[in-house]
Amino acid sequence: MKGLLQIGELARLGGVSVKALRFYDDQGLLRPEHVDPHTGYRYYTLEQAAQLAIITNLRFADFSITEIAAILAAGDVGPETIRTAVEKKQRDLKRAQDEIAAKIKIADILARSAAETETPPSLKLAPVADQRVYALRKQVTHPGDAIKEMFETAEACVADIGARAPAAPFLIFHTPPGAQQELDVEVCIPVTEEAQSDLPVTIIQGAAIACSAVYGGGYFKTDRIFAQMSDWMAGASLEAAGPLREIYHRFGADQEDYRLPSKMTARSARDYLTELLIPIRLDLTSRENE
Amino acid sequence: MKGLLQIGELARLGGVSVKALRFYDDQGLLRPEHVDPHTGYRYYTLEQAAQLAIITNLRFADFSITEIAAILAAGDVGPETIRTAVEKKQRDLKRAQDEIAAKIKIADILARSAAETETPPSLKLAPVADQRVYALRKQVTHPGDAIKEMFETAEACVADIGARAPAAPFLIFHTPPGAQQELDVEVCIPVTEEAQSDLPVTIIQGAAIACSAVYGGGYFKTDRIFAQMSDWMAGASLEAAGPLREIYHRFGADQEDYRLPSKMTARSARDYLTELLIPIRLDLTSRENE
DNA sequence: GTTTGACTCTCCTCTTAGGGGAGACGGTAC
DNA sequence: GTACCGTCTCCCCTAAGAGGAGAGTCAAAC
Repeated sequence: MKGLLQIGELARLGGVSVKALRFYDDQGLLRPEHVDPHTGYRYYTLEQAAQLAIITNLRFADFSITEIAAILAAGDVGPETIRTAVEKKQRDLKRAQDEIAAKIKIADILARSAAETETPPSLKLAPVADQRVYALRKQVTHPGDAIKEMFETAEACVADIGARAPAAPFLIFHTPPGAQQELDVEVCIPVTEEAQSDLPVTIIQGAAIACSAVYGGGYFKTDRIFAQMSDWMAGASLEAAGPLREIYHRFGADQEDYRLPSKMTARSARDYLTELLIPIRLDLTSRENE
Repeated sequence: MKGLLQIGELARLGGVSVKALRFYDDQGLLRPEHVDPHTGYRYYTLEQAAQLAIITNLRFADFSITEIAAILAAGDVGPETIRTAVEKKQRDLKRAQDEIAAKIKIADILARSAAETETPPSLKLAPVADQRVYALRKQVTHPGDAIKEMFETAEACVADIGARAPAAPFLIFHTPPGAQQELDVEVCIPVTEEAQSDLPVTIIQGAAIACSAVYGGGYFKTDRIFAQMSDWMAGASLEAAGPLREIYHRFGADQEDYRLPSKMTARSARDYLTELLIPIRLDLTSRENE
């Protein structure tokens, strides 16, 4: 046992903890050259200190233990292997960085919103996924009836081929509501993946971030809620990045015949459950305006 | 139970999983308004959907569950509370971003190094902490003897007041080694925190990142190892950000009398354990030169 | 020879924010 | 009656060790 290192010595040398070395032994990542069969003491060689350096380098660049084990287990660690692995990891890291940047922007919005309004708004900030729907778009003058009719038509059409996906139907206002002339609206019924051959399927683009509010009761509230949301967005100096959406989580019992999960239909307007959603533009909202 | 929401409905509405809602209940973060004593079913109100929005907003900005609980438990959630918390979180996030940037740079170095050299070098890349030492600096012409004498003097001086910290002593080369004229060297003996009143204490600045190599055997190898490290750094287009350090993890038995842990002394030069360390400048090593 | 102090061993629990699944009920629709 | 979906509780799992308990080992000091 001339030049062998005890675990604590190797730990100091390599700048890792003793616990970590025992863990690496456990995981097969760095087995000590010699283990005293009587005492269980681990003894390492200098080459293993070099091996440990490789491990800590990769750990430092955020490789997981299993990834490192996979790289090292490949026997001869060619530079190609390492380089491709490292480059992939670098891309992952950059993505993580972007995600943090998004979080910072969210925090920015929250801070500004808190500074602005007295009561914290019950608005939800969240990304919105793309959605596969059957869409029907039209200019309407008498919203209430026309839209109801469009929904009935569309639901019937989707129900006919049994392609209804279990998500809430929604309405896109291509014209901002409140304008008293005719409205450009689009009725969207979520459909399953298999539907695309039998039906014209539209993909509604999601958003990196959107704000939304859920409210109960009749649809007459829409305008008021929308006004509140607009105020709030202006206060937080946010811009819409797309048209308003109205999502019908629980709606009129008059559409009960279309095989919808019972959770989606309500007995009376009091039980309606509606969500208003506005995509938000993120790029401009950094911190240069502070 | 008119407008109450079942757990799955609230989950869809809030864009979270049922598991998460049960977990929030468990943690006291969002208790359902009503729990059926017979079935255990949870029922939520619309105000709780709003509360959930606050929670998901904070979660999205990377607040932990306990942090959110602390904020919400404060009773009236004033905008001040939220704003300061969010701003602190934002600083944390920026720090996390910087850390990832450092990792990306490390990965960059690893990739370039792998591309350059055939065998991956057993060099360790790691940050170096600041260190509190008793230092002795001098120009020397006969390195071997003079340095040994300096170490003996310094160790004796530190040992006298019992301020020796359990870390390896090291030598800083203010003149690069290999230059044959006189060397400007600084002998550093780590001291404990309490030492500062009795001894002139120097703080040796660490580095955000340094590369180092550990080798065994006599000191005559220093020049060769240093040359290898320099080559490697040139190959990875890295620059030194400070003077070379030679760290004596296990060294001559002739200094045995200074109450050092036995791990630090060796019987013969064969057992010496030395580390060569060069701080690295990071700023220039981005990816614009690819 | 003994004692002390430093070092090491194994084994256990703990960390985050839920995910996955098992087995058992509840509620509604056919 | 039965099929299906939603919900319940309970248990185990994650990554990379950290922290600690209790016991054995090693070298030096008395």
